[in-house]
Amino acid sequence: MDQYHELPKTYAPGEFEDRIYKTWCEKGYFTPDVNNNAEHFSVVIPPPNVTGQLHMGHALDETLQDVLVRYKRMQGYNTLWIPGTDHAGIATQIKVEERLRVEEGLSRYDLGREKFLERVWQWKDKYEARITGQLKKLGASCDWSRQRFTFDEGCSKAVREVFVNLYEKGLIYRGYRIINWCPRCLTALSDAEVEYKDQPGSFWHIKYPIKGEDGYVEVATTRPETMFGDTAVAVNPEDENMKHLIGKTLILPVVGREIPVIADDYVEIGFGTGCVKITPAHDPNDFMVGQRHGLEQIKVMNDDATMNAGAGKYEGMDRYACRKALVADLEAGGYLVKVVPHDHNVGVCYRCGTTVEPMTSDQWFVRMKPLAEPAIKAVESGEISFIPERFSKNYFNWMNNILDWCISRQLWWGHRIPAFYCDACGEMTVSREDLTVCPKCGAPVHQDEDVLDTWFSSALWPFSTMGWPEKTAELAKYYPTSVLVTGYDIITFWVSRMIVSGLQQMGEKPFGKVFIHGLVRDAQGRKMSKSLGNGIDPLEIIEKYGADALRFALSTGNSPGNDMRFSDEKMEAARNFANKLWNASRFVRMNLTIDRVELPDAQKLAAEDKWILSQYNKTVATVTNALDHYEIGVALASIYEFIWDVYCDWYIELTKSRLAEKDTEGNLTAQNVLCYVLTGTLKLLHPFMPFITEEIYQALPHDGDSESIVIASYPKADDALDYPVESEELSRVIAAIKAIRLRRNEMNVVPSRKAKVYIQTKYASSFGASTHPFFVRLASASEVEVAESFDASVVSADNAVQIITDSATLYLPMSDLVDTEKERARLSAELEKLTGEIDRVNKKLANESFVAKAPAAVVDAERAKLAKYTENLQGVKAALEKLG
RNA sequence: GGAAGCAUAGCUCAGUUGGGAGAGCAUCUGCCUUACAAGCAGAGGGUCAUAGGUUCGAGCCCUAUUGUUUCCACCA
Repeated sequence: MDQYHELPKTYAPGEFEDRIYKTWCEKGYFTPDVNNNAEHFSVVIPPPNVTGQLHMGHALDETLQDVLVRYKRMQGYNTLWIPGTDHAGIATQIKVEERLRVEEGLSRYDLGREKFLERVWQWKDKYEARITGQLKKLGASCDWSRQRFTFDEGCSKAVREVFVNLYEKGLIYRGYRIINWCPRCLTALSDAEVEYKDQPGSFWHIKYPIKGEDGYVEVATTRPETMFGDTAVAVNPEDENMKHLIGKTLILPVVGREIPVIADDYVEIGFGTGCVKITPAHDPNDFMVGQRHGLEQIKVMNDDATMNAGAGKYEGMDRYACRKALVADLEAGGYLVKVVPHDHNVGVCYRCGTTVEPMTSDQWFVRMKPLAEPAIKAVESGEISFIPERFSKNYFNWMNNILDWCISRQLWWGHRIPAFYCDACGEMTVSREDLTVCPKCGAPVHQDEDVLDTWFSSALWPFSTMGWPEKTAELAKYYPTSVLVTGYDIITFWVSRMIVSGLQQMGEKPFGKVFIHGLVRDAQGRKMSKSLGNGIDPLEIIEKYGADALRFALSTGNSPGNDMRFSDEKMEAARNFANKLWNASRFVRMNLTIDRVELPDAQKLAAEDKWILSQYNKTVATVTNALDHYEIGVALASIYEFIWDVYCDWYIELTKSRLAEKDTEGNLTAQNVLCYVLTGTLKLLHPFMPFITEEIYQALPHDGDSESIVIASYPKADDALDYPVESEELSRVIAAIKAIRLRRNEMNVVPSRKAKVYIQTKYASSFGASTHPFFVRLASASEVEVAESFDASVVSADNAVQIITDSATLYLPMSDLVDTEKERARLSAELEKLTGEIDRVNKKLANESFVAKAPAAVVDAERAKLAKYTENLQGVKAALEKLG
């Protein structure tokens, strides 16, 4: 045993986690050989943004991935987990700008594009390193030799290739469209980047006079300041009350401009005033109406949401200031009919929270409809499946209603759009290579100032990380990836777009399974957020409880797709479990004299050995089955129960008498079985708690097994380990022990007071003779001495406590504790309960349709229960008789 | 407006082909029993949101209702 280290008395994860991770990396366990022929299992990490550090949501995501990856690796798959980070265009740029403003009082324009980007790269280096460090702390078994970044050279090349590709196929176009504009970030946003928040607002009812008549029409608007951009008022052609207005001309109040009344069924009859002002340049619906009717688009705002010349005297005012001034003027002019309070949903920028202004502008778009079709089919056909399945509805909902994707952003941090403009001839060229001169006329060109939506590069992640567009060995071996693990919040942003680009560029799905998890919330169930200040730093938790405990807390007791709460109580429970395993292992280690572990032949095994092997085997089957179905929590719960409630509470206790023996075969057998089961259990647990399992594994004999648990083979269920007969016997003994404990507890017998127990049973083989080890164990576990044999003369009703179990009647002669009245009451209660049970089962079995239609196993189980209860009843009756 | 989730012990949550409800924490009782007091041995506590339905049998399947959360769309 000398070659294996001792386990320190206290579980101190901080002492070994870093050391172990370092060794794993040095040994290269996480770097697979691309030429290995084994079936592949590959995963790409959802790249965390380099905006900051990892939060609890990441910790959950990485833990789940690592569980799957380690499980598959141990099963012998050629396993690859590619790590990396996302440049996160708008989010990172905001962060860097913010720091620049606070620390140096500068804007990005003060620095200029090139200098500013240098700063962002510095930022990226810093936070990428921090994130990498956190992943390692967590134990993530990523292949660091293949780490990537969405904005690195290779990924940028892939982005460029895809852009040109789609452009050449007519799937990317440039157009003057209405988009969501963030006046704070000064960039376009895609539909997915706009969040809607309920805000109190008002409907302003305004009179628009009819030209050449005395009358007017009344329109209602939530944004009066857009009035300057009105180019029509629309009514529904079917609206009897309004159709007479069609074709008339109105005069815009304050402005004085003339606009027509048009007919369009976009206007809902009966809603509001029945007349809608149409502002094609500042409202998506109005934009479409405008297109149908060939209306002019008049932009009335600048990029920063101040009013432009189109707003006349209000030019230069902020949109809200203008609103106030305009409303006052309208009122003064008698145009304001009324103001009705109205809560409405306004779109805000998902990064800075500023109210988005719909505006027309020149942007790049991806034509999504044709691309979405195969992506929808891939999920419909089951080629790609969501776990849990219900999230595919989420996906279909988005994909079936997809609109063109605005991919240009007016930012600096990101992949520059590879379009080159020639001022001389007006030509635009989209090119894989950087151009300096126009291919047509030879004059100098300049590149589009805009960059691409950050999700454009994330969408390529499953293959850009493997070296695409080169034909690499990685792509051949590891694409498509096996499973994508991510939260439900980015199914539309990311998952759907990866499916689209995978199918489009690779001609093959990017992954077969999408494993969806929920959000990590705080102890009160609130979303963790910076503004609430309720975020919990995973590193602090690891510092306090250890990475294994954190991983345990995140993977236990929560089911796929559901949110979970995070609390200190959960962490303590997790740490306690680690501690329990540590101490049990320490106990086993202390008792070891053997150098190698071998499962003894069946005839050498004691009944409790066979029992624990059966229980272990059952656990292996449950765990592997659960993991194969992505039931992480179920798998872990069953390991937890086996370790604590079975191995520690019963098996270790049952071996103590043999361990106390010196150099006997029984002692050696116990050592071997203890060690065999413990090692196997460590392997089962390793994907969940990699550090502690490795540390203990290294302290136990593992000759002939792998040098590290990381590459040890995962246990397989094996019928040879099943001993149903002995399992049954043990359960009788356990039932007897529990019954004795219960009675003693009820009678307040202190543990130090031992008593003899006489056993009357027809299952002699289970309880055996007094020399049988069971007796010794029964005795030690329940603070009693077992009498050699049943002796009726010693045991009488008034001197012994009687305990009836399914398989035996036990007598504890403790005359001073026997209260005949109490005993009678207790036994009578038991009698009543049993009679009730028997009655119930009898009724059930008398039900013909139950016997006929229920499965045989269920019926048999009921019959077995009946037999048990009946037997029990006999015992209780006999006991009562003895009491007289 | 469309869709989905959740509703189970005091709290947080499991419960996977429908066969008499479980865990952790908390509470109560008794223990420093030589791996572990971050522990051990026990106990109490639930008409599984409500109302119907299917079935021999429903926490689980169907319908409706209530409460709650989320996603999508968005009516000026």
